[in-house]
Amino acid sequence: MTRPPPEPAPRTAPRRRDARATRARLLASAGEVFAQHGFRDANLRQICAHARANLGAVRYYFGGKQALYREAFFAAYREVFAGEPMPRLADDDDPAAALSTWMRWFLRMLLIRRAAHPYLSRLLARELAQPSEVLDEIVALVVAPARDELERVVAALIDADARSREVEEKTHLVIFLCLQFEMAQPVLERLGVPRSRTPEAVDALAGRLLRFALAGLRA
Amino acid sequence: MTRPPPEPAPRTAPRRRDARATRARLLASAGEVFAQHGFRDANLRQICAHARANLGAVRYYFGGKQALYREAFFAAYREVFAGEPMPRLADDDDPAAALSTWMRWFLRMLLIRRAAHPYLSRLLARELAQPSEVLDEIVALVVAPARDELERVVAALIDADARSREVEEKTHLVIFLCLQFEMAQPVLERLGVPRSRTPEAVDALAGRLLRFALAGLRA
DNA sequence: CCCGAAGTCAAACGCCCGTATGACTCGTCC
DNA sequence: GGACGAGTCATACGGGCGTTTGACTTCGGG
Repeated sequence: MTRPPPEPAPRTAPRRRDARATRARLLASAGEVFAQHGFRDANLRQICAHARANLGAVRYYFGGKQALYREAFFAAYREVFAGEPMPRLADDDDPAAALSTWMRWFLRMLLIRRAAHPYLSRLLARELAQPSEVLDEIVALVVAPARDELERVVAALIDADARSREVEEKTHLVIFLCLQFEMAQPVLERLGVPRSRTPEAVDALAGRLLRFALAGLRA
Repeated sequence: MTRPPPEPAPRTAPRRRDARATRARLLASAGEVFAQHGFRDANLRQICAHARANLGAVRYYFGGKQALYREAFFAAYREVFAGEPMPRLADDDDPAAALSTWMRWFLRMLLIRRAAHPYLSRLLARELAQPSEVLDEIVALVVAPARDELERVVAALIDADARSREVEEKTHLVIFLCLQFEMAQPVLERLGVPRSRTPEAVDALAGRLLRFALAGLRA
């Protein structure tokens, strides 16, 4: 029914009718529009127009609006995280240094790399407000592994069993300590809090958060 | 055009055609349905049916869907916070005790009183994902005053100017440390984190968060 | 050169839903 | 008890949008 993603490598020179390119444009446009307006308010005509594709292309390539949304979400996610995968922490000797590494990486993802994909975060915020099946996959694919990784660091830091309630809770505190800058941005904006955008500012912010988190964890 | 809220006190015995009651039912139903489906996906026919009111009643009482949404949001907000207003903190001598009071109150609002209005939090989450004019009002009306109040406590706690960058940032950290249990609930749920529901559990949680926050603030 | 498949396109179908309308039915007051 | 206004109701209008269809165009291979 729906066309599968075309062959990975184009054998010939770019064709005038390039299915791969059309599909990609559609995906990019969809990510943008869905992020801006939400699933329901986004309309396919706009997405297609912006992608210089015909309305029918959605059905042809993806099968429908819902499927397009899902693909767009994962495509955006992949592009953002593929460039800089989560650092492995267990190898690191010093738990405090490991925590620092993780937090800096996470904040960099949230605050800087989003410039490359300004809509991934908004897609996520929308999923939080109205979870669809996509959120299940995202949590299982991204959040849970990150949590598990960080959990080991926290356990080492406070010298407790990685499976204990305390470690679990404190791990989540650290994650959301960072994540708030993403999730609560509309509120922070209205409170007049400027967003750190430059690598230097983000690094400084990470440093302050790290101090806060370290003290809290050890308390 | 739209009927104003009826007289505060009903002079006579409840009438068979009771405008006040109809309006209230509509408001309650709207809050529920908007929270469950979001502004766009909620439909007036469903809201009206659930409120045992006619479709035309929406226009009659509120003027339209958007206006109904706004009214429903504020009605829910008022009901949740009216019962237990934010504690005044400046009066308290010990900053640590003041922080404790504030955090306990805040968490109680988020985790317990929401049982009375299970949909206020979801309405808020939706506003975060897709801010409308309503979010401006909510921030100005609720979040900003709470922030200002807490800011004084934090300033006293770390012995700094209440208007300094440091105080501002740390205040936000504390707020969102609590707020995450509200905002990130869909994620926490999928991670298998149970929600504290009983007053005792919430109090215990508040205690742990307080330890974390105090240590972090003083770091 | 032709044929079939892959891709594109315009047009239309059909549904959902917010809004609008006008008639009907109560309660109340003169 | 008649009339007026508040409240209720069924019905219809109109637009937006996802989906579907079928014909047209381009390309590669026999």
